[in-house]
Amino acid sequence: MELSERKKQILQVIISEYIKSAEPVGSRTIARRYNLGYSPATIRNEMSDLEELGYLEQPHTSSGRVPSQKGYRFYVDSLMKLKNLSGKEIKRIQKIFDFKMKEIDQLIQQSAKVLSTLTHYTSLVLGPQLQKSAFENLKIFPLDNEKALVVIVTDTGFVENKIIELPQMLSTDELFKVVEYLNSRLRGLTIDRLTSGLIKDIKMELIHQMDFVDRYINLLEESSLFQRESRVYLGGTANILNQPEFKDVNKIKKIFSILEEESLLSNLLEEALSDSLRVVIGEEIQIEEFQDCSLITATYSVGDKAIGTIGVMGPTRMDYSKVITVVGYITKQLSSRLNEVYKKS
Amino acid sequence: MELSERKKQILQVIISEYIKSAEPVGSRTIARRYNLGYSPATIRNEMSDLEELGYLEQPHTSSGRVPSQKGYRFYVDSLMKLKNLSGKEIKRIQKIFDFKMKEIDQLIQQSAKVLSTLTHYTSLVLGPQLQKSAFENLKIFPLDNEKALVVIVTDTGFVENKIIELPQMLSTDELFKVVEYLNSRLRGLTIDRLTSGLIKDIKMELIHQMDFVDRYINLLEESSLFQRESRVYLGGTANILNQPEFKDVNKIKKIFSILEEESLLSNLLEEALSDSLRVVIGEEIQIEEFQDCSLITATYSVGDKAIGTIGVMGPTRMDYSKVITVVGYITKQLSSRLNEVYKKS
DNA sequence: TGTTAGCACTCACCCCAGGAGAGTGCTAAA
DNA sequence: TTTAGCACTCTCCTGGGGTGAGTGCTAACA
Repeated sequence: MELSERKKQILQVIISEYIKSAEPVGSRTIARRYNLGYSPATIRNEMSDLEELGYLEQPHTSSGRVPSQKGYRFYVDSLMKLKNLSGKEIKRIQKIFDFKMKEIDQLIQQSAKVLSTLTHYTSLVLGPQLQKSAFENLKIFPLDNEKALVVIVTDTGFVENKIIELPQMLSTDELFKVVEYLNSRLRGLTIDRLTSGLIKDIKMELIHQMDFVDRYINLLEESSLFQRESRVYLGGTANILNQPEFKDVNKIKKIFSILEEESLLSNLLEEALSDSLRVVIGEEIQIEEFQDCSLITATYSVGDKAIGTIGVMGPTRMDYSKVITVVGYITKQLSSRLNEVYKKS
Repeated sequence: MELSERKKQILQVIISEYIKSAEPVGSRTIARRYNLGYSPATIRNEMSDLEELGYLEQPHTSSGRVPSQKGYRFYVDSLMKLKNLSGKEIKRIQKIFDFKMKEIDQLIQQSAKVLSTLTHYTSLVLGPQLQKSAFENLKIFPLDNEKALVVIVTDTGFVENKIIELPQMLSTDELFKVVEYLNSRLRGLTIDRLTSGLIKDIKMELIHQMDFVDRYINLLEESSLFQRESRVYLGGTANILNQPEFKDVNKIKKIFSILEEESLLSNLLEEALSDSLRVVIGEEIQIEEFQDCSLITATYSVGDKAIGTIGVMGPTRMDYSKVITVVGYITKQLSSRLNEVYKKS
């Protein structure tokens, strides 16, 4: 059933008001504060209908109404108007990208920080995922007799490197043969397909084909070069404490204990890689402790591959339109910057 | 003035009790719970003396006593008995060091985690500081026409690396000449003496001595290889919320906002590098927001150089003896492990 | 028929008073 | 010097009354 224009209008006003005040909103407040031209009584009737339809909830009889999850969903999907960024905000974001020689990790960490200060919520940023990139080139540089530097270049232009222990008995010549072989064998594979099974296979092939290679070739397996767990950067975790819905220490405790579980967060953000913008409201997040929270995520990419996620977590009562604009703008900037630096094909 | 044995005994009991209960402790409680052989009235008199001497405080007349900062200090320096670790705890710590091929960053991150779960407080760990290490060797490996990998080896055996943009006009031969020169010039210097001034000097020398070098040699300056800000790893930040003294959201907010300032924390931990064990109580920490907190730190080292700090932050009412034992044990383990891997001189 | 005014009712919140409990300081006796 | 007794203090808890915001319902109005 389609909502009448007036119901939509009232619902929108209620949700905006609640987002601002965090207090249940009553009919009188709306009639007074917004000049809609209806009396409190009329609004009361409409609110009653909206509650029946599941868009609003009443904490207890004789208190104002609060948006339900369904209400927020409808608001986000149909009612909300996106805000524009102020010049100040735009400048603030641009500043991240001002310096030329920044490392990508720093870029991302700063994005997280700015994101949280602009929105006043907590930001979560997933660093670039190499998993979906394709292997392009592997090099080994011996440092001394015991150590060597392994460098991997992906088709998205990322360079990953790691120090490994070198088996003593390999000569430089032999080492380069191994590298050459590995290159020919791996090129073009996406990194998440480099399972330990595949690496074991390759190891066997190596041992058969080159008689100087023995069981010590654990080079790639042991060095967890490919499995570098993707870091999650947090910003503004303290902002949670400003939200009136989290003035209860127990609620805070729950949320913080989840925020400490990096693997859980990175899963959450990895899932979000599939949509360029995603808004997950309340119980739609599958984590029990986050029932009172919403998560807005957007992806940044190199070429047309989404390789990382930027997100903002706040109470379900969060300022969706503001956050969506900010998150969208930052990801766009970040993507275009990454495309400048990497992927010059 | 030296305290009488009985005063010491009573002070110790009061502090232990307060550490456990977080409630002001009264004379009756002590007489009942500990069989010291004195009546409440006697204890009351002694408590009154101890208050006069500044070791105890009274939140208000007619409530029990609470240790003052001076009281804690005396307790830590003279009264406290160190606890032994249980077998379970030792196992838990050993487990960090079980796997052979772990990266040092992972080792340290895990230490932070275990530290916080064993103590139930918040742990702060400062990653290895290259600043005090001496420069030993620099290498540059060209990756392609635009990028090269710079690798620096320190005398403590650490290897740091970074990707830089290469000035186009340099041939491989010329590049190696530059590297050779840099090596001869830098060897033996500790890294914190590589100021931007010195680097500028070297750049000038290079330009004069090798005519193919021009102003594009910003290699080392731009790549902030040496200034990599030292990461601070946190563990168990949510543990703060379990402490009854921090049930007030405003206090929590203050503490968390400080914990977000990585640079401030790393300063704090860098200072602590000078003592192998340090206990900073309450206002002795120079940060206003941490007045109700204490910080216990210990350093880990390679050779005899302290290169990093491990710390635990909790309320001033924290279980000092427990924390000191745990922190001490972990740093010892970490140091010996690092000495195995690095510094094979 | 939709809208509005009026009214009784509900519920959270604040404030206050009074009682219980834990602890103290002081005095006097052992 | 230690201890028992006692009056006193202060926090914390509890319950009651008042206030204010808000609702639902009914009846009147356009």
